[in-house]
Amino acid sequence: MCAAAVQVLQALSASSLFAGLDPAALGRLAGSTELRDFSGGAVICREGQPGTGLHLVTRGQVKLLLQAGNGHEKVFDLIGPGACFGEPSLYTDQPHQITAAAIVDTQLLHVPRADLLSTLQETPELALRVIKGLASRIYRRTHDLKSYMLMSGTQRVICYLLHEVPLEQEGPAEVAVTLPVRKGLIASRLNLTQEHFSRILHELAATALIKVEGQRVHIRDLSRLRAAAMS
Amino acid sequence: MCAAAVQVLQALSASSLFAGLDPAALGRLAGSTELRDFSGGAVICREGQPGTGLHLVTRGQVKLLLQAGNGHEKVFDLIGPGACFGEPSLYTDQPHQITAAAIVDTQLLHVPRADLLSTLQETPELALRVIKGLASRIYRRTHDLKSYMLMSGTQRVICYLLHEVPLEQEGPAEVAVTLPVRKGLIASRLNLTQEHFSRILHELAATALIKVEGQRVHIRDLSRLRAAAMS
DNA sequence: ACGGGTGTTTGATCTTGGTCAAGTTGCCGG
DNA sequence: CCGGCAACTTGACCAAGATCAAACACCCGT
Repeated sequence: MCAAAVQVLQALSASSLFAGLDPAALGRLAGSTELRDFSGGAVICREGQPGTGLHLVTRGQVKLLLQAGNGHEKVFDLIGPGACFGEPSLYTDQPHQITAAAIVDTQLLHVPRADLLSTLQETPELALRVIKGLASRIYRRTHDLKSYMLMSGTQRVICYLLHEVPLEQEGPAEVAVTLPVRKGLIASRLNLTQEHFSRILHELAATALIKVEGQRVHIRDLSRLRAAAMS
Repeated sequence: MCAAAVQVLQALSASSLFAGLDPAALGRLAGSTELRDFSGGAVICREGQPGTGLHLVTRGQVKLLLQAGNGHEKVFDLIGPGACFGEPSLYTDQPHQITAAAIVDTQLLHVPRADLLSTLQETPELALRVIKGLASRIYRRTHDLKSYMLMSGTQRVICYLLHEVPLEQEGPAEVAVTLPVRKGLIASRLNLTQEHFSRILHELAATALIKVEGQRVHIRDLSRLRAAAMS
């Protein structure tokens, strides 16, 4: 077995979707799965194209974009290692709704559609995991919808910062979070302009809730910030 | 077999999710499924509660609501006979994200969670259908997200009207659509206030694209309306 | 026909957030 | 050390849509 195949098998086993699956099924999938590399800025798939398979990020950062008739586009989601994207088009016969592009140099796994679907039918365990995965995707989208429908820009920013806090030390004291990508992309993800995002950050800093140092945001008081999300 | 049981079996078979499924599995599900009636305005399930089972609308109209900290709430989706809701909470361990309420007198089927999950594992065909159903739910949500993120109010209204046009006669001539629920609910569904929705309708009528007669909206020229959605 | 409640329209005004334009900052390659 | 470019910030202005208030229309039961 060549190095690449070993790498693929390892990568699959490391993902929450495939980890611990029946080795035979996993082996079959690994056989047709390929590693793909994209350099920063490269388009991975485009809105309107049919879905060729499952994409799973192993390294790097990917942005999912929605595009309007006029050139406008918005970052609809930002995803990092361990997450996958573009599955909906695998399970319905509709084309991709979104365009995906690498933000930085990125490596991903591509599991071809046909192999995935056939393994799915033979492996109830995998089917269940796919169902769970899709259901939590709906949770995520619904949460986004909720924040666009009834939260203000400031609330969305606070909510975003709170989600970025690492699970560990949520203690009383100061916490620091590092923004995973440049601010313009986060702004777009939150359905804000870069300018407005910048103003909100400064407004929060003005009330001493946070302190901004480039890509690093220090949260002065977690519980006070949580409270601020409510108003 | 009593009348109610026959009714349940018929209703399940009529739904796209369960139609034509293995009769043994279907019979087992039918055994634990119950019909539930709600009068207009009654709450069916509430945000934060655990999901007890699958809800499938057989008659009536249901609104799904998202609620903000302050009393504000928005109609997040409107669903009619044949559609189901609240599944995501069945497949993850998270509670409902949404509150559901009957708009008019409504009848629905309730398939208990445990029975559904066990049938799912024994019936690959059902698992596949659930996957397809969830995937198209994601399509729907993504479409909503897209319209909130990069379409104007007017565009959303036009888009909504076009979706309501019955599939038949999309011919060149005039088409009429009947709004399924009162305007305030549709406005909220489109993330607009009732007032703004009303104004948009009049603005469209002013340019002779549509004519409004109470719950009935006449589209003067389908292709011209489609074109108007682009600007 | 009448009264009342709900749903819809209209008008005046205000707020949030977007747009445009001009700086800053900061980083990288020569 | 110095361009030069990209990201970010700041300010002045604008516009879409929200809010508040009042009038209007419609349906339904007595």
